[in-house]
Amino acid sequence: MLKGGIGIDVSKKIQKLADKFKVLSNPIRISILLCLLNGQSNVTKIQDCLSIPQSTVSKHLGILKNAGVIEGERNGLEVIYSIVDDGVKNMILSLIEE
Amino acid sequence: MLKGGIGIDVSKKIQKLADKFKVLSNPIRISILLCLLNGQSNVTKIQDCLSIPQSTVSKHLGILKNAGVIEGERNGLEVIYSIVDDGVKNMILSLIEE
DNA sequence: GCATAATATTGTAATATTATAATATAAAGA
DNA sequence: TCTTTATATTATAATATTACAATATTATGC
Repeated sequence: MLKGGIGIDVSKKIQKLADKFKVLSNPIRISILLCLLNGQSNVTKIQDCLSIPQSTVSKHLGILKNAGVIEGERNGLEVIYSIVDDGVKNMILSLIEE
Repeated sequence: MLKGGIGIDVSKKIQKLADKFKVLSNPIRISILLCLLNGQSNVTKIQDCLSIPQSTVSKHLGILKNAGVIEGERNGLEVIYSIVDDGVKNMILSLIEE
């Protein structure tokens, strides 16, 4: 794939870009980011916001975290998540307004 | 999904946003868009640019077209494609620079 | 009509993503 | 240590996406 005209480092960059879009290509993950737009939140609050099973929320939080979009900090029993990728934050913000 | 705190029209909007990201979440499709950033191009040129089978290129062109990102105009034997979604165009442009 | 070139569609096997129940872990207090 | 609460991981079945060969379509010139 992309063997020809496009060099190896360019195609790596393209793959990274595609991966970033893939992380955002799921409505639950977008909803989670919308929950976090106004600030940080723990998992239970995010769950209440979305009304879906806990394991599903946790799975998607993991995907977002793994992609470097959000970060979680444990505070006793709860883990508080917040958006750390400003590029993604701004993209979601500007697109949701349209 | 999203039964609770988030209303029906909001969740439709979120789904649309996710769909838009999904279209962009593939390296071949991003490469095609990069080929088209500088202007319009026919399918053969895009193929040469990417060195992948014709049917694969055509498939992805169809997905991009179906999503309203590009449009194709037939000119005799060839079909000339160009980006018509300026939002996507600008997004790709700004992200590829990073 | 026939041949050829450019593009699109179809069929299919391989792979990836998804949702969620069940289970595991981590932290705190009694 | 036992219980409870909050969160994460695992297992799995359903569904979606992917690449691409084979085939079909569309347009042009003879």
